[in-house]
Amino acid sequence: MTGNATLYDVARAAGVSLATASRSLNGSARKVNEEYRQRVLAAARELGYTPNVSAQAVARGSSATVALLVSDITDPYFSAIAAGVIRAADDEGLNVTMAVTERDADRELELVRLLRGQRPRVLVLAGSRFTDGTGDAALVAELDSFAATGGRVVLISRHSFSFDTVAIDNTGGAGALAASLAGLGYRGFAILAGPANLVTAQDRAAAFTAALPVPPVAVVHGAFSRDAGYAGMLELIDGGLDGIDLVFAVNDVMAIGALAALRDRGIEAPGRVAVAGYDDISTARDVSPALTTVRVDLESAGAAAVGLALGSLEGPVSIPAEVILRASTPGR
Amino acid sequence: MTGNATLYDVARAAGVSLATASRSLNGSARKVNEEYRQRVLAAARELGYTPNVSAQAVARGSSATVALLVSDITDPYFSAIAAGVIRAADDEGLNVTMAVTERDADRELELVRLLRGQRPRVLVLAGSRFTDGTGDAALVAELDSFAATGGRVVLISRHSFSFDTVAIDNTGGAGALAASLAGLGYRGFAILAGPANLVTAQDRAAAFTAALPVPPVAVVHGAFSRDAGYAGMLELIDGGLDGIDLVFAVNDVMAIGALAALRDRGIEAPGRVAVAGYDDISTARDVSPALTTVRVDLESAGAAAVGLALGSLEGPVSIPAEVILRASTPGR
DNA sequence: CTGTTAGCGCCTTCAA
DNA sequence: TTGAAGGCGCTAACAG
Repeated sequence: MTGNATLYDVARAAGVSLATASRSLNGSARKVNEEYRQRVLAAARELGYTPNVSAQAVARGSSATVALLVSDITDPYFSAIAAGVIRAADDEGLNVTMAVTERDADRELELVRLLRGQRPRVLVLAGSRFTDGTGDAALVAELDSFAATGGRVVLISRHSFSFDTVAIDNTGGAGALAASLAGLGYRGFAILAGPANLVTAQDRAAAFTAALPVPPVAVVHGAFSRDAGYAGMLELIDGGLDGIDLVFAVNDVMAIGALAALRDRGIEAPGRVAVAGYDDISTARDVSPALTTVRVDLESAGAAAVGLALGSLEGPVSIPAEVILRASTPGR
Repeated sequence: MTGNATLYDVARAAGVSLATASRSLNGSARKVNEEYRQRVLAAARELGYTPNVSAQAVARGSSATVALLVSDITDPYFSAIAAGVIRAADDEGLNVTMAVTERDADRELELVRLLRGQRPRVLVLAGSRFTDGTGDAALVAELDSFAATGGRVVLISRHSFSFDTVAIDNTGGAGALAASLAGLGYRGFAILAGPANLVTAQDRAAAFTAALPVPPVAVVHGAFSRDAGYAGMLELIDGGLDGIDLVFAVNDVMAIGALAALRDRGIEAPGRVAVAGYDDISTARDVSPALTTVRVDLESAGAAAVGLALGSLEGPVSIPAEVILRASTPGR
């Protein structure tokens, strides 16, 4: 009742050996006399026994956990991925341990090291790589070493030769979006392109640009955040908005920031400028005007990551993108 | 390089004993010859040594982990709390493992059991209790037993005699909000009250009601979600909206759903009905009209939880609430 | 099918 | 200060 009961306690209470207790409680191959088994289960319940997973991990050499690294858990993009990872892990009886990189490559590397200390069964890295490959070599070395010891690593939205990957369709979606918008009659495009060194951001901006009938009028860089979207939009507004009739933000949170900036400055959206984003986070439909965007099922991306790691899914996995036209881009 | 280096490997490489290696790498009391210490550190770096935290946990009897239980990580309310917990834990060198209850009491109990298996140093439960006390006894027993073995448990937004608690000011905030709105001239109040069996939801609804100059015209229950807010608002609309000039949703996601319902039905907000929420999630200011709400610093609530658990903070902690008036309640 | 017995990797007295 | 050795709780051969 008070102290944590150990397997040994359970075994003794049930009048069986440690091994038998282990086998009836946690063992994989079930070859235990049913009567013993029941006695053990009863004793375990009686004593409030909880297997010490650390001890199990030590004995087995690997723990029933999946380690998840995200850039920022308050970002709906990552919380959706996390939800998928947690759900899928849970279905497989795995625990999830999580850390936040804050989009800092050094910190990311350090956290991977830390997380490795848990000897997790799988390590999922969500979040785009930097274009300049900052710290890439060290990270890859760390991941390689982890994989070499039997760990599975899965990257979400990050290309790699050596690891399983859940690709998010950035180029296809951005291209399709550009085509749709052009079809709607827009001709003056500005892009809130996000961080110049973030692969995802650049892929989206580049693909969007490539699919445009005319070159964009303006491209402004900044962080991947709501506030950066706000600031970027302000910059465009202060630039006069000349020839701009549509602003594409490379993700929804930036787009939502842009809408806020327009509202604060009293500029009509979509009347004066239309706005589009990417990801289809849940609030995209709840802002006003409702946001045109590209839907990506992030939650299933997270789930797919653990599926890949556990072999219940065959790679490579690519999460499709679908253009969602809403009120923020009515066409002209 | 390939296999995971163990402490023993490091010790051998450095030409010292296991104990010395342990002391220079992870030991608390620092009483190691500086030269040895350096040799050990060098060897560790050389070999890419990562301490096996499971083994440490087994040896020490507790792991450097805080286990966090939330209802739904995609809900901004909980992701903010999670962010605070993760940040604070990280500052203390603790890992965070997380699980999602989906607001199911049985599942919650099961997850607490599972998490206990990790022998975490602290266990944080975020999310309101049910008013009917479903499964309360079993949960408390489980928590008591955990505490008895030296674990720290902290509850966020949940009352308890025996455990540390981070209180969220639901009654004060809701009362203040009601007073503000009454002062603005509103007189016809409807409440989207959320789940009838969730303490937080009921506290807010009750305190709001109590501080009103007149009884509410309508109270509709439902889930704690955006969609339930939408559905609830629809219900009010279909009821004719008679005498209603303000709708208070007990949390922001519901309020945002309500706003969406109004928009979809072509009813002007705040012209015809004003709307207010609770929590001040980040999108509250980005919807249109911007949402009047009650700000609660959820991230610091999460951080406070680990502070309490680690004793770096004295309890009881109460997170204050502050009324934030925005465009959704202009006054009449 | 059951029990005995090594470990797993690490921490921590206990002598030296 | 250092090293040897026992033990943490559990699993997995290995014999019976």
